[in-house]
Amino acid sequence: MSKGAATRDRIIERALRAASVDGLEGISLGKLASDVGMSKSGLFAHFASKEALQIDVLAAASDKFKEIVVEPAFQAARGEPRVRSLFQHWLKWERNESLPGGCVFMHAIAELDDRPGPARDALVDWQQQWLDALAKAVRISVNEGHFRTDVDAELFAFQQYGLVMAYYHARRLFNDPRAEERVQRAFDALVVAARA
Amino acid sequence: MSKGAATRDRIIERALRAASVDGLEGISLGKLASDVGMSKSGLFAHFASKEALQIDVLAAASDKFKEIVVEPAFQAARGEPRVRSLFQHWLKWERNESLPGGCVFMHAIAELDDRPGPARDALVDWQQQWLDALAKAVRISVNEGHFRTDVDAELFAFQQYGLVMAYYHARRLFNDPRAEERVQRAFDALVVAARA
DNA sequence: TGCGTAAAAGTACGATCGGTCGTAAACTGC
DNA sequence: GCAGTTTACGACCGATCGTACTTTTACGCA
Repeated sequence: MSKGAATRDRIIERALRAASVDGLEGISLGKLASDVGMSKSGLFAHFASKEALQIDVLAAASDKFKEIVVEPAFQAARGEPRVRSLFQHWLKWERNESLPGGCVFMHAIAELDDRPGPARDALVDWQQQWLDALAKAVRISVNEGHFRTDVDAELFAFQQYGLVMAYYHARRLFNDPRAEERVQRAFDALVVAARA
Repeated sequence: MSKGAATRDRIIERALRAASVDGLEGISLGKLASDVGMSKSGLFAHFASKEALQIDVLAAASDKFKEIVVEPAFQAARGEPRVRSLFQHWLKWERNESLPGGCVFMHAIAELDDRPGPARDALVDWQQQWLDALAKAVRISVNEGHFRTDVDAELFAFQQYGLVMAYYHARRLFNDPRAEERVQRAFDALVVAARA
């Protein structure tokens, strides 16, 4: 890897941490530059615009999500074990040490849902891919005979999405020590209700 | 109402709309002043600081939530009807015409969950009150004999919270036309599972 | 009608914002 | 080791940020 690419990666890594705390808009080029220990202009030379940097940060978050959540979870056996594994790995995501402010997608969704543009488009695309992967794992569970044939895979993914968000909020906003137990019980109820 | 108080209300109303789209940090005093048709300094004279304005905006949002969601929903009969009514009114909240960018609390939670201070404290307080109200309605349903005695009221509120958030996201981010149907089916499953 | 107060405007501040430019230093391939 | 390119820097741009202080305008009441 060239020196420039390495610096760029360092910048984006830092920017991802910042975005996890303060959101994509909360990234300031000046602050970011001093964080990584370089001049603002030197930093800015790596990006066409702040918006381009934000999109790169989202892409880096998406890569990290695949690495930390999707790929390990897919090691689990097809069917219900994989559905459960996807959920468990997803819960761990916002606790990742490189995301001190929690799930960066939560911030990004709140910021971008009303702001059309390439950043929003990319975000919607990645989130949709994830929802599709969740639904597909449910459909496999049906095909494997683990889940009933009348289980609505998209509805299951929708419910799962809600539980994870409620969990994130319970942890980060309320510091609720029972959040973990609650989300586990709620998800278990979902799985049990889907079983053949 | 004095002229000053009326102006203040106009400002906060506008600021609430802005916060619904761009978040509390996204409110700019200059932009807000030109929106309400007055000078920045004239506007600023009504508030001790921007943070104070943000807290006033959150308080106004809380008042509006009580007016639009809580009070109408509590007209429903005790027990399951009220639980259902709370949910239905909650769904309508982010569609309210005074919140063009959706639920202002969603934005505020993402922004404030890592930023200690009076604004965060007030937000946590209001959200906790709401969760408590939801749980209390469930407990009443148990006492009325509508729900089983082993129903966990806090867990029910947790699940309900998740469904509403999934619904908001499905609508605002994905523009999913099936969001309404899905959230209704998911909530119905929750209620049916809780029935005596 | 006039006076005192409340409300709004005016002006200015230091800081920071995203972004540009010319140039120097550092790296890379020959 | 030199040439050419990549990388980073410092200075600077106009705009806007939140906030302070002073002055003018508008209102309410006697």
